Amino acid sequence: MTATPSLPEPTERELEILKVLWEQGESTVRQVHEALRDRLPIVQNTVQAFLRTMEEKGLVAHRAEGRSFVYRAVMQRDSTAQTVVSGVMDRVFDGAMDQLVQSAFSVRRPTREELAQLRALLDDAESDLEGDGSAQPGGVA
Amino acid sequence: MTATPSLPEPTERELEILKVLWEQGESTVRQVHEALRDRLPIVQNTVQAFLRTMEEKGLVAHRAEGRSFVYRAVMQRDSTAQTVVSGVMDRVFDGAMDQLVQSAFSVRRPTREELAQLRALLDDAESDLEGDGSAQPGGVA
DNA sequence: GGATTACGCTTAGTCAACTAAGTGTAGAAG
DNA sequence: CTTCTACACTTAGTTGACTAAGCGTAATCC
Repeated sequence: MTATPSLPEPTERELEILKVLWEQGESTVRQVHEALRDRLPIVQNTVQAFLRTMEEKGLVAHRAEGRSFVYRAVMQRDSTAQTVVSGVMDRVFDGAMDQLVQSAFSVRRPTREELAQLRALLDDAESDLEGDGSAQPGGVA
Repeated sequence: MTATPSLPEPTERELEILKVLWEQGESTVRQVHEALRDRLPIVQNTVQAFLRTMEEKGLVAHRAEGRSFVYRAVMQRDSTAQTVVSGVMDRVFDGAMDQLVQSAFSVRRPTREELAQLRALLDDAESDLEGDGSAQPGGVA
């Protein structure tokens, strides 16, 4: 049950910072900034301020290493994605998942590879249903 | 391709108001407020202010009827949903649609009906692909 | 030891979202 | 004609997202 603590949805900038932490793993403020400034015009102090408020929100945590703080994401990419998608599904589609997927499809036609991926997902979900009551999220990569 | 004018993503409140207009069709400020106050604590003036700024953004339009303004949504539900989903797909998943769908699935296991809906969507998308140049060997089904 | 540097922290500013109180006007009611 | 009422419009306040300048401290360099 992992007791998902239902962290807040990250804002756009927070998400950019989380992406860096997911890609690079634990990082100092400097390291986050170096990765970020390639995509965004932002100074290191701003990154530092974000990390501090993100820690208040529970999105990241840090440990001290020498004089520097080493930050890490608290939630993994998957969980964060779920939080955001869940929010959109509720706010826009009143919980209707098929409508969300349909919208995704009208935004951009899926490629052949994506289609294959999606078929696999559906097969997975279907066998879960056939498996009856006991839901087992044993998704295989 | 209808030349989508790419309106801004509506905020949460704006979305609530759009939902009312989609459900009820053209509505006066009063009518929108009456529908909205069941779900939200909000006064009519606030609704009116929203509709005005939404008109500035191009999200709604109005015509005068007597002393009242009758508002209507400019974009239909589908188009608005696309705008929002497209934004999430870019910001969170860097455009990877299958990852978005995967997230949706982990939020809540799809029902049998949703699965059927989704299969139909996939079949549709697949026949679209066969229409274009790149041919493809035996179906996955 | 004084200067430099590398940190984290504090303060503060702008902008957008959201909310509501108050103002002005014109038709309806008496 | 005066009062009431319904409406749109103006103003303004709070909050959060985002940004950066500036301060204090401690290690490091000459």
